Amino acid sequence: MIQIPRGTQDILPEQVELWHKIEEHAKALCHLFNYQEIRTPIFESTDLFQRGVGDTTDIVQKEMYTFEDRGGRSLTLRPEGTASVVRSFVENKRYGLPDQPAKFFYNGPMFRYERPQSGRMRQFTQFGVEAIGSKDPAIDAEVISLAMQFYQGLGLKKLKLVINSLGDPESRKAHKEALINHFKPSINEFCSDCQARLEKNPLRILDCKVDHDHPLMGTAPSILDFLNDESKDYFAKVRQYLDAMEISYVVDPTLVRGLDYYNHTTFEVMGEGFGAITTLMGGGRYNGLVSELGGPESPGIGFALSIERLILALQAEKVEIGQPKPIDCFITTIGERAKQEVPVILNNLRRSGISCDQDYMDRKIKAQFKQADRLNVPFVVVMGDEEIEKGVVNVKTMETGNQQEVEIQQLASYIKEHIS
RNA sequence: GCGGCUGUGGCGAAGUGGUUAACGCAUCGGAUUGUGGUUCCGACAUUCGUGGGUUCGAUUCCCAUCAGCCGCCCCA
Repeated sequence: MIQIPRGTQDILPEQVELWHKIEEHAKALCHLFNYQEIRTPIFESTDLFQRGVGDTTDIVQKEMYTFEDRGGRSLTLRPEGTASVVRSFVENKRYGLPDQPAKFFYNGPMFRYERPQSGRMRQFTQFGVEAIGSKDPAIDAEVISLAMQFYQGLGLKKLKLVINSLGDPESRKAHKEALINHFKPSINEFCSDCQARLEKNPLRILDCKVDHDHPLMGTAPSILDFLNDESKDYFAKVRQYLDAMEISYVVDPTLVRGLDYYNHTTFEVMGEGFGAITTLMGGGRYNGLVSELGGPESPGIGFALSIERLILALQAEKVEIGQPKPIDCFITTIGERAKQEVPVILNNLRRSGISCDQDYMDRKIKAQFKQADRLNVPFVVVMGDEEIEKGVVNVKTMETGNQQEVEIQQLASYIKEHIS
């Protein structure tokens, strides 16, 4: 048997309605906020992610699906969406349009070569939003509020919004150096993970589970003390907007996002109740990315969230949406004569817009009814020799058990009339 | 990339180095010559993730491999 590739999944018919609901919800919400859909390729030049996401990130160093095509080009299945959207923004010169900031959303598969576990797949689906061209703190708040409204609109309640500011690149760099200086003299007292983190991502040391109680943890320099006045002011304004919108959040100065391009506002939404992976959404501001990718100096902000993790969160909170739609009518038959009539009847019903089906498994009448019951069909049509003689069918309303003789020509209108 | 656990019919699940692999659910058929429930009866795995090895013999022991789950790293 050929198996599905590791870390991928089939979305089977029972689940697909839920996906549709989520996608429709996202689309409607983006319209409310005036974000427009953009679709970019599933694969891009490998360079795009190396430069956009950052050479030092785990994503680029060990998680990319990179391959060479027959023309010798190095291509990579996209591991995230922002780099592609920014590339498209630059390549299509959208910065020249009068319509600024450019507000995009996207929804589609992403690929990372990782060890799968629940909530972490090699192919997963991200819904994301990008607002490019404005450095107004109000748009930071808008993006965050969009994310929160997305989750809340689907019925999730146990959400925790965490925000932080990394400041501008200079603040971030100064803080990083301060952290290294803080930990370096005693780094051999820390776990091996932390020792590896020291140069690469010292902020990570702060939320290490192993060395949680080390005395240096409490005294470590906070990023918030390294923000210059402009960065401080910017962050304060973002928080003011959030407060005014009554969006509750926690400021966590240790919140780090894994991608190199972030600066100023970063944020994350956590869920609970489904294991080790609780990050539902991550996002932040990326003011240097557009120019890094060859565009004009142009600020941006966005988030991405995983539909798979959203579904886990919905399940953990027992939110029920997206039940499969039953068909309107099922036709059962007794005997060969009736059976031969059915295809034409089905066809006529379908032409009238009535969804319907019949038994194709040679089941006995009793089993045909069980099948209809399983399908949750409101109406079952019964046809046997008796009905054929009279040119009628019997229509049973399943909820009440009532049965009514109806002329074959009237069947479609009868069902339409009684469908509620 | 690292560590732990698991892999038996559509699903859940027992089991043992030896001629027929429990059971439950679901499914199909019958009791009920044309109707969804209940009850009763019957049918339903040349096969125990895959490939090797040990053995007279392996689903059971060993090795490899694949996959899933849990945790770490990291992330959505």
